Amino acid sequence: MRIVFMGTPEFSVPSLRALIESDHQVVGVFTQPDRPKGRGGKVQMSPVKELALQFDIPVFQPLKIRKDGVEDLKALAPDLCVTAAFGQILSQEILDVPKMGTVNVHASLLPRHRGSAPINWAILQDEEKTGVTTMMTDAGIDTGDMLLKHEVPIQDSDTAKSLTLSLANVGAELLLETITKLSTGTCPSIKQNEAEMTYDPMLRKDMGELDLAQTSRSLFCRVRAMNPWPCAYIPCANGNLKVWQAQLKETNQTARPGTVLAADPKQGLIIATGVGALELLEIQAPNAKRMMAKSFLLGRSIEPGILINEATI
RNA sequence: CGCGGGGUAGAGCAGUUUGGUAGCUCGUCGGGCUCAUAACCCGGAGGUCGAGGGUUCAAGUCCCUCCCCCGCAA
Repeated sequence: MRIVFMGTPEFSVPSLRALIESDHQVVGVFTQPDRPKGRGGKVQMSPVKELALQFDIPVFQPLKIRKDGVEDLKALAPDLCVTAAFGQILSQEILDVPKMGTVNVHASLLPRHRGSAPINWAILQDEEKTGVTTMMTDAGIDTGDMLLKHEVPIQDSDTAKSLTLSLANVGAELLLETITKLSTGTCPSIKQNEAEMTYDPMLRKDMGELDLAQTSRSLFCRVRAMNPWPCAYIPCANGNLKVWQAQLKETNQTARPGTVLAADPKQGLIIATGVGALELLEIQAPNAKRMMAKSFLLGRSIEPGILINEATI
Protein backbone atom coordinates (compact mmCIF):
# COMPACT_ATOMS: atom_id res chain seq x y z
CA MET A 1 0.00 0.00 0.00
CA ARG A 2 1.10 3.53 -0.66
CA ILE A 3 1.07 5.30 2.70
CA VAL A 4 1.59 8.93 3.58
CA PHE A 5 2.67 9.52 7.16
CA MET A 6 1.97 12.67 9.13
CA GLY A 7 3.62 13.20 12.50
CA THR A 8 6.03 15.40 14.37
CA PRO A 9 7.44 14.59 17.83
CA GLU A 10 9.14 11.57 19.40
CA PHE A 11 5.81 9.89 19.88
CA SER A 12 5.35 9.59 16.12
CA VAL A 13 8.72 8.04 15.43
CA PRO A 14 8.06 4.38 16.32
CA SER A 15 4.92 4.40 14.16
CA LEU A 16 6.79 5.77 11.18
CA ARG A 17 9.60 3.33 11.75
CA ALA A 18 7.14 0.46 11.90
CA LEU A 19 5.63 1.51 8.59
CA ILE A 20 9.03 1.84 6.97
CA GLU A 21 9.97 -1.64 8.12
CA SER A 22 6.64 -3.10 7.01
CA ASP A 23 5.71 -4.34 3.54
CA HIS A 24 4.00 -1.06 2.84
CA GLN A 25 5.54 1.82 1.02
CA VAL A 26 5.87 5.15 2.80
CA VAL A 27 5.71 7.51 -0.15
CA GLY A 28 5.81 10.78 1.75
CA VAL A 29 5.99 12.34 5.19
CA PHE A 30 4.31 15.50 6.40
CA THR A 31 5.68 17.15 9.51
CA GLN A 32 5.71 20.56 11.16
CA PRO A 33 8.10 23.12 9.68
CA ASP A 34 11.59 23.44 11.17
CA ARG A 35 11.45 26.01 13.90
CA PRO A 36 13.94 27.91 16.03
CA LYS A 37 14.30 26.05 19.27
CA GLY A 38 16.33 26.22 22.42
CA ARG A 39 19.12 28.56 23.35
CA GLY A 40 20.49 30.69 20.60
CA GLY A 41 17.38 30.05 18.55
CA LYS A 42 18.89 27.39 16.36
CA VAL A 43 16.49 25.94 13.84
CA GLN A 44 15.76 22.29 14.45
CA MET A 45 13.93 19.67 12.48
CA SER A 46 11.33 17.39 14.00
CA PRO A 47 12.26 13.84 15.05
CA VAL A 48 9.96 12.55 12.32
CA LYS A 49 11.78 14.53 9.66
CA GLU A 50 15.12 13.21 10.84
CA LEU A 51 13.93 9.64 10.47
CA ALA A 52 12.34 10.31 7.09
CA LEU A 53 15.55 11.82 5.76
CA GLN A 54 17.51 8.76 6.85
CA PHE A 55 15.36 6.67 4.57
CA ASP A 56 15.20 9.20 1.75
CA ILE A 57 11.48 9.64 2.08
CA PRO A 58 10.18 12.90 0.60
CA VAL A 59 9.36 15.36 3.39
CA PHE A 60 6.70 18.05 3.22
CA GLN A 61 6.44 20.82 5.80
CA PRO A 62 3.56 23.09 4.93
CA LEU A 63 2.73 25.79 7.44
CA LYS A 64 -0.87 24.74 7.03
CA ILE A 65 -1.51 21.50 5.22
CA ARG A 66 -5.13 22.54 4.68
CA LYS A 67 -4.02 25.49 2.61
CA ASP A 68 -0.80 24.60 0.88
CA GLY A 69 -0.38 20.86 1.33
CA VAL A 70 -3.32 19.54 -0.64
CA GLU A 71 -1.66 19.41 -4.05
CA ASP A 72 1.44 17.69 -2.72
CA LEU A 73 -0.68 15.12 -0.99
CA LYS A 74 -2.75 14.42 -4.09
CA ALA A 75 0.41 14.01 -6.13
CA LEU A 76 1.54 11.25 -3.80
CA ALA A 77 -1.64 9.33 -4.55
CA PRO A 78 -1.76 7.54 -1.20
CA ASP A 79 -3.97 4.55 -0.52
CA LEU A 80 -3.89 5.40 3.15
CA CYS A 81 -2.83 8.28 5.36
CA VAL A 82 -1.54 7.74 8.87
CA THR A 83 -1.35 10.49 11.45
CA ALA A 84 0.32 10.33 14.83
CA ALA A 85 0.70 13.56 16.78
CA PHE A 86 1.01 15.58 13.62
CA GLY A 87 0.00 18.85 15.21
CA GLN A 88 -2.22 20.16 12.45
CA ILE A 89 -5.92 19.74 11.87
CA LEU A 90 -6.88 18.04 8.64
CA SER A 91 -9.64 19.37 6.41
CA GLN A 92 -12.24 17.26 4.67
CA GLU A 93 -10.45 17.98 1.42
CA ILE A 94 -7.31 16.36 2.83
CA LEU A 95 -9.25 13.46 4.25
CA ASP A 96 -10.81 12.77 0.87
CA VAL A 97 -7.45 12.17 -0.81
CA PRO A 98 -6.45 8.70 0.42
CA LYS A 99 -8.67 5.94 -0.97
CA MET A 100 -8.87 4.02 2.27
CA GLY A 101 -9.07 7.03 4.52
CA THR A 102 -6.85 8.31 7.30
CA VAL A 103 -5.92 6.38 10.41
CA ASN A 104 -4.88 8.26 13.53
CA VAL A 105 -2.85 6.88 16.40
CA HIS A 106 -4.00 8.57 19.58
CA ALA A 107 -2.40 8.14 23.00
CA SER A 108 -5.48 7.67 25.13
CA LEU A 109 -8.45 5.42 25.60
CA LEU A 110 -10.90 7.40 23.49
CA PRO A 111 -13.28 9.02 23.92
CA ARG A 112 -11.38 10.20 26.96
CA HIS A 113 -8.58 12.71 26.60
CA ARG A 114 -9.12 14.05 23.16
CA GLY A 115 -6.66 16.78 22.34
CA SER A 116 -2.96 17.19 22.03
CA ALA A 117 -1.73 16.20 25.48
CA PRO A 118 -3.61 13.03 26.38
CA ILE A 119 -0.78 11.34 28.23
CA ASN A 120 -0.09 14.28 30.50
CA TRP A 121 -3.74 14.68 31.35
CA ALA A 122 -4.23 11.02 32.16
CA ILE A 123 -1.39 11.18 34.68
CA LEU A 124 -2.46 14.55 36.02
CA GLN A 125 -5.90 13.21 36.75
CA ASP A 126 -4.42 10.24 38.57
CA GLU A 127 -6.03 7.64 36.36
CA GLU A 128 -5.25 3.97 36.78
CA LYS A 129 -4.85 3.25 33.13
CA THR A 130 -4.56 4.83 29.75
CA GLY A 131 -3.60 3.45 26.39
CA VAL A 132 -3.60 3.90 22.66
CA THR A 133 -6.55 4.01 20.31
CA THR A 134 -6.43 3.85 16.55
CA MET A 135 -9.27 5.60 14.78
CA MET A 136 -10.53 6.73 11.41
CA THR A 137 -9.83 10.42 11.28
CA ASP A 138 -12.77 12.66 10.50
CA ALA A 139 -13.09 16.42 10.38
CA GLY A 140 -13.36 16.82 14.15
CA ILE A 141 -10.57 16.70 16.68
CA ASP A 142 -10.08 13.06 17.69
CA THR A 143 -13.75 12.37 17.06
CA GLY A 144 -13.58 9.64 14.43
CA ASP A 145 -14.71 6.04 14.79
CA MET A 146 -12.48 3.89 16.94
CA LEU A 147 -10.70 0.91 15.43
CA LEU A 148 -8.39 -0.86 17.90
CA LYS A 149 -7.53 -0.07 21.47
CA HIS A 150 -4.72 -1.18 23.77
CA GLU A 151 -4.79 -0.46 27.50
CA VAL A 152 -1.71 0.32 29.54
CA PRO A 153 -1.70 0.71 33.33
CA ILE A 154 -0.33 3.93 34.79
CA GLN A 155 2.15 3.27 37.57
CA ASP A 156 3.40 5.64 40.21
CA SER A 157 6.81 5.33 38.64
CA ASP A 158 5.50 6.59 35.31
CA THR A 159 6.08 10.10 34.06
CA ALA A 160 4.72 11.66 30.90
CA LYS A 161 8.13 10.98 29.43
CA SER A 162 8.21 7.30 30.25
CA LEU A 163 4.58 6.76 29.26
CA THR A 164 5.05 8.60 25.99
CA LEU A 165 7.88 6.24 25.19
CA SER A 166 5.96 3.09 25.96
CA LEU A 167 2.72 4.29 24.37
CA ALA A 168 4.61 5.25 21.24
CA ASN A 169 5.78 1.68 20.92
CA VAL A 170 2.37 0.27 21.73
CA GLY A 171 0.94 2.64 19.15
CA ALA A 172 3.32 1.46 16.47
CA GLU A 173 2.28 -2.16 16.96
CA LEU A 174 -1.37 -1.29 17.13
CA LEU A 175 -1.04 0.72 13.94
CA LEU A 176 0.33 -2.22 11.98
CA GLU A 177 -2.38 -4.48 13.33
CA THR A 178 -4.99 -1.89 12.42
CA ILE A 179 -3.75 -1.56 8.87
CA THR A 180 -3.66 -5.31 8.44
CA LYS A 181 -7.23 -5.67 9.63
CA LEU A 182 -8.39 -2.74 7.55
CA SER A 183 -6.94 -4.24 4.41
CA THR A 184 -8.59 -7.58 5.07
CA GLY A 185 -11.85 -5.94 6.00
CA THR A 186 -11.81 -7.44 9.49
CA CYS A 187 -11.27 -4.31 11.51
CA PRO A 188 -13.94 -3.35 14.03
CA SER A 189 -15.21 0.21 13.95
CA ILE A 190 -16.99 1.73 16.90
CA LYS A 191 -18.53 5.14 17.27
CA GLN A 192 -17.28 7.19 20.18
CA ASN A 193 -19.73 7.70 22.99
CA GLU A 194 -20.01 11.48 23.12
CA ALA A 195 -21.39 11.36 26.64
CA GLU A 196 -18.09 9.94 27.90
CA MET A 197 -15.78 12.17 25.96
CA THR A 198 -13.33 14.60 27.49
CA TYR A 199 -11.31 17.16 25.63
CA ASP A 200 -8.09 18.37 27.23
CA PRO A 201 -6.38 21.62 26.27
CA MET A 202 -2.76 21.98 25.25
CA LEU A 203 -0.25 22.22 28.05
CA ARG A 204 0.88 25.66 29.09
CA LYS A 205 4.00 26.52 30.98
CA ASP A 206 2.15 27.75 34.03
CA MET A 207 0.46 24.37 34.43
CA GLY A 208 3.73 23.26 35.97
CA GLU A 209 3.20 25.44 39.02
CA LEU A 210 2.74 23.44 42.19
CA ASP A 211 0.07 24.80 44.52
CA LEU A 212 1.31 23.36 47.79
CA ALA A 213 -2.13 23.70 49.36
CA GLN A 214 -3.23 20.73 47.26
CA THR A 215 -2.89 17.17 48.44
CA SER A 216 0.46 15.45 48.22
CA ARG A 217 -1.03 12.94 45.85
CA SER A 218 -2.22 15.54 43.39
CA LEU A 219 1.12 17.35 43.54
CA PHE A 220 2.87 14.04 42.99
CA CYS A 221 0.75 13.49 39.89
CA ARG A 222 1.47 16.95 38.57
CA VAL A 223 5.20 16.44 38.95
CA ARG A 224 4.97 13.27 36.87
CA ALA A 225 2.52 14.70 34.34
CA MET A 226 4.63 17.76 33.59
CA ASN A 227 7.86 15.81 33.12
CA PRO A 228 9.68 16.50 30.84
CA TRP A 229 7.71 19.56 29.77
CA PRO A 230 6.88 22.07 31.09
CA CYS A 231 8.25 20.58 34.32
CA ALA A 232 6.62 21.14 37.70
CA TYR A 233 7.96 24.00 39.77
CA ILE A 234 7.59 25.80 43.08
CA PRO A 235 7.79 29.59 42.93
CA CYS A 236 10.48 30.78 45.33
CA ALA A 237 11.95 34.11 46.34
CA ASN A 238 14.54 34.19 43.57
CA GLY A 239 12.84 32.16 40.87
CA ASN A 240 11.24 28.82 40.22
CA LEU A 241 12.48 25.66 41.80
CA LYS A 242 11.86 22.95 39.25
CA VAL A 243 10.81 19.59 40.61
CA TRP A 244 11.80 16.71 38.38
CA GLN A 245 11.05 13.92 40.75
CA ALA A 246 9.19 13.69 44.03
CA GLN A 247 7.69 11.11 46.31
CA LEU A 248 4.85 10.99 48.79
CA LYS A 249 5.87 11.29 52.41
CA GLU A 250 3.94 10.30 55.49
CA THR A 251 3.73 12.92 58.19
CA ASN A 252 1.76 13.73 61.31
CA GLN A 253 2.90 17.34 61.21
CA THR A 254 0.23 19.89 60.56
CA ALA A 255 2.45 22.69 59.39
CA ARG A 256 1.25 25.28 56.91
CA PRO A 257 1.39 24.05 53.33
CA GLY A 258 4.76 24.99 51.92
CA THR A 259 6.62 24.70 55.21
CA VAL A 260 10.03 23.10 54.91
CA LEU A 261 9.83 20.12 57.24
CA ALA A 262 13.35 18.91 56.58
CA ALA A 263 16.24 20.09 54.46
CA ASP A 264 19.45 18.22 55.03
CA PRO A 265 21.50 15.68 53.12
CA LYS A 266 20.39 12.86 55.40
CA GLN A 267 16.63 13.29 55.41
CA GLY A 268 16.28 15.06 52.10
CA LEU A 269 14.04 17.97 51.25
CA ILE A 270 10.54 17.52 52.63
CA ILE A 271 7.75 20.04 52.20
CA ALA A 272 4.39 20.16 53.96
CA THR A 273 1.39 20.19 51.61
CA GLY A 274 -2.34 20.65 52.05
CA VAL A 275 -2.65 17.00 52.94
CA GLY A 276 0.50 15.13 53.86
CA ALA A 277 4.01 15.97 52.75
CA LEU A 278 6.09 15.66 49.64
CA GLU A 279 9.75 14.81 49.40
CA LEU A 280 11.46 16.56 46.53
CA LEU A 281 13.90 14.04 45.15
CA GLU A 282 15.33 15.67 42.07
CA ILE A 283 15.27 19.43 41.71
CA GLN A 284 16.71 22.26 39.70
CA ALA A 285 17.34 25.74 41.04
CA PRO A 286 17.19 28.78 38.74
CA ASN A 287 20.26 28.98 36.51
CA ALA A 288 21.44 25.66 37.85
CA LYS A 289 21.50 22.17 36.54
CA ARG A 290 19.21 19.50 37.77
CA MET A 291 20.39 17.30 40.58
CA MET A 292 19.26 15.11 43.42
CA ALA A 293 17.92 17.18 46.33
CA LYS A 294 20.34 15.53 48.72
CA SER A 295 23.23 16.66 46.56
CA PHE A 296 21.78 20.13 46.34
CA LEU A 297 21.70 20.35 50.12
CA LEU A 298 25.38 19.50 50.41
CA GLY A 299 26.33 22.80 48.91
CA ARG A 300 23.49 25.05 49.91
CA SER A 301 21.22 25.24 52.90
CA ILE A 302 17.54 25.86 53.42
CA GLU A 303 16.26 26.66 56.90
CA PRO A 304 13.71 24.11 58.11
CA GLY A 305 10.53 25.81 59.27
CA ILE A 306 10.37 28.54 56.64
CA LEU A 307 7.99 28.53 53.73
CA ILE A 308 9.66 27.21 50.61
CA ASN A 309 7.93 29.90 48.57
CA GLU A 310 9.76 32.57 50.54
CA ALA A 311 13.10 30.83 50.51
CA THR A 312 16.03 31.83 48.35
CA ILE A 313 17.28 28.78 46.57
C1' C B 1 25.32 37.22 16.83
C1' G B 2 18.10 37.20 21.64
C1' C B 3 19.12 37.99 27.45
C1' G B 4 21.59 35.76 31.57
C1' G B 5 24.15 31.97 35.11
C1' G B 6 28.00 28.42 35.41
C1' G B 7 32.54 24.74 34.61
C1' U B 8 37.47 24.00 41.48
C1' A B 9 38.50 15.96 44.59
C1' G B 10 33.48 10.71 43.14
C1' A B 11 28.91 14.48 44.41
C1' G B 12 27.26 19.52 45.81
C1' C B 13 29.53 24.20 46.85
C1' A B 14 33.12 28.39 48.82
C1' G B 15 37.45 30.86 47.27
C1' U B 16 38.11 35.11 41.93
C1' U B 17 36.39 41.98 43.82
C1' U B 18 41.94 43.47 46.85
C1' G B 19 47.16 37.57 42.53
C1' G B 20 51.03 34.92 47.41
C1' U B 21 51.19 26.95 49.99
C1' A B 22 43.71 24.19 47.44
C1' G B 23 39.09 24.89 51.39
C1' C B 24 33.85 23.22 53.25
C1' U B 25 29.86 19.52 53.48
C1' C B 26 28.96 14.54 51.84
C1' G B 27 30.91 10.10 49.97
C1' U B 28 35.22 6.80 50.07
C1' C B 29 39.43 4.08 52.78
C1' G B 30 41.65 2.98 57.71
C1' G B 31 41.18 3.27 63.04
C1' G B 32 38.32 4.31 67.63
C1' C B 33 33.75 4.54 70.62
C1' U B 34 29.01 1.86 71.03
C1' C B 35 24.33 -3.54 72.49
C1' A B 36 23.86 -0.89 67.97
C1' U B 37 23.57 2.88 64.06
C1' A B 38 22.37 6.74 58.54
C1' A B 39 25.16 8.82 65.22
C1' C B 40 29.90 10.55 67.34
C1' C B 41 35.60 10.97 67.55
C1' C B 42 40.58 10.45 65.08
C1' G B 43 43.41 9.79 60.71
C1' G B 44 44.27 9.00 55.24
C1' A B 45 43.65 8.92 49.98
C1' G B 46 41.74 11.64 46.14
C1' G B 47 42.36 18.10 42.26
C1' U B 48 45.94 18.95 34.72
C1' C B 49 40.94 24.63 39.42
C1' G B 50 36.91 23.15 31.38
C1' A B 51 41.06 23.86 27.15
C1' G B 52 44.87 26.94 24.89
C1' G B 53 47.68 31.34 24.87
C1' G B 54 49.28 35.99 27.39
C1' U B 55 50.80 39.42 31.69
C1' U B 56 53.74 38.51 36.32
C1' C B 57 58.99 36.86 40.68
C1' A B 58 54.15 34.43 41.43
C1' A B 59 47.59 33.09 38.26
C1' G B 60 41.82 29.15 40.50
C1' U B 61 42.17 34.65 40.87
C1' C B 62 44.05 39.62 35.80
C1' C B 63 43.79 39.88 29.83
C1' C B 64 42.54 37.31 24.95
C1' U B 65 40.63 32.95 22.22
C1' C B 66 37.96 28.42 22.16
C1' C B 67 34.94 24.19 24.12
C1' C B 68 31.02 22.35 27.19
C1' C B 69 26.64 22.70 30.66
C1' C B 70 22.35 25.31 32.42
C1' G B 71 18.16 29.22 33.38
C1' C B 72 14.90 32.82 30.84
C1' A B 73 12.73 34.32 26.34
C1' A B 74 10.88 32.20 21.68
